[in-house]
Amino acid sequence: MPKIVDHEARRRHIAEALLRIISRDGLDAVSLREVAAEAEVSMGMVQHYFSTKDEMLMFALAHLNARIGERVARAAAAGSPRALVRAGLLELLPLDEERAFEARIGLAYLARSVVAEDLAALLRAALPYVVGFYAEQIRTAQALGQVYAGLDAGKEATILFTMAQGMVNPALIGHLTPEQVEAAVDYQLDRLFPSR
Amino acid sequence: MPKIVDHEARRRHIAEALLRIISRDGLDAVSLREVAAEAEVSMGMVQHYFSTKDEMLMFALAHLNARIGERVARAAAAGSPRALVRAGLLELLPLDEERAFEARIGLAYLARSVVAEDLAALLRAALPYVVGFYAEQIRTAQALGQVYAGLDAGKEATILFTMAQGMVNPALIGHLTPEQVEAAVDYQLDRLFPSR
DNA sequence: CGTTTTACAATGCGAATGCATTGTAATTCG
DNA sequence: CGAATTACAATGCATTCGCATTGTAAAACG
Repeated sequence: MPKIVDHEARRRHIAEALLRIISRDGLDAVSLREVAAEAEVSMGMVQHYFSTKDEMLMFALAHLNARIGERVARAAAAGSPRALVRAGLLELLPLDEERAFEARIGLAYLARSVVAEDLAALLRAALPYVVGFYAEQIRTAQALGQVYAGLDAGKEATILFTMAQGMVNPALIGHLTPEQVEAAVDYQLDRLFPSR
Repeated sequence: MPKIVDHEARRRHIAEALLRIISRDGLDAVSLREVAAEAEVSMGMVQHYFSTKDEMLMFALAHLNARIGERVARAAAAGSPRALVRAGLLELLPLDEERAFEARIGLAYLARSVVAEDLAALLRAALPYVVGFYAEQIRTAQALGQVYAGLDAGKEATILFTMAQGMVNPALIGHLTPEQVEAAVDYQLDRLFPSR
């Protein structure tokens, strides 16, 4: 067998270049040649590690999700249910350059999921877990008396999540400042967790 | 001068074909040839009425906005501030085939606005009016004693709007049913307008 | 040492793209 | 009636695309 190469590392290297292109210029700007140039490798190498463009896009999405997942897990280390929910929501919002980088990519895939059934299936599978996490925290808070027991944890979770998702574009195009985004999140959270 | 032709009618005819393509197959599927085929006209005719593809995309967006605007205006005919806000929100959500058709297109343009500055500028200009409409209704309701005066109308409006926007994709891919979408909207509205 | 296998690099290719160009029929105006 | 203008239709063209093919160097293995 030939040269010693870390296969997965190469794939990640290429995937990161791909993500940079999506974040900077959108999904439309992705071509094998562009990816090769951005990754500073040959086009043949890109083809060597990904048999089709679609596979590459899927791998890059999984790679991104892993990255975000790690960050969320780290942010979710600290504290109360409210802090956990807040941290989880803010990780999805473009409040700094790192999160904006990811939010742009996420929105691109999100839009494509409307016409790409494989992406839609992925989302449908993942969403229950994401929203479920928020719902669970709210139920915990209800058990602790931090949230009024009469509230519908599932609906509250859905509202929080969709609100955050809906703020992504307005924040990215500059209609909402990071401060306004954070203030709106906290405003809704204050209502849910009246103790503060 | 030659043949009598309703210039604007032709442009609308082509734009509607364009919107159908976007809604069915996404923005990527739009090509001059596809549009011509969908509109059942020659490609030369498409070029005759739109000097560039970009101009066509912009015109189609304006056409769509006009359509939605009309529907919103019609829906906003009836009633209380709460009914107005509710109607305005529901018009943006894919609760039936007509609105789903439009929501798919809206999401496609929304995603592109992240990397297309002209679209972003359009959105930045339009958003204050849309969100402002909700805020205004909430302030009216506050004056009427239907909404607690201590609430921040601007933030409430932002939350309602972003929540609705954030539900578009989950609804389109089937994660949220139309019933769940409507229930979540009413749930948040119930909190805002406690009288019911 | 030679064979096999992996890791690329380079090039080729048909299809599709946006746009430009050219041609033509029809209608109005002087 | 002739000239000009408009409304198309048809085709050409350079570019870009994803992917296939081919070639080559290097390393492990018998």
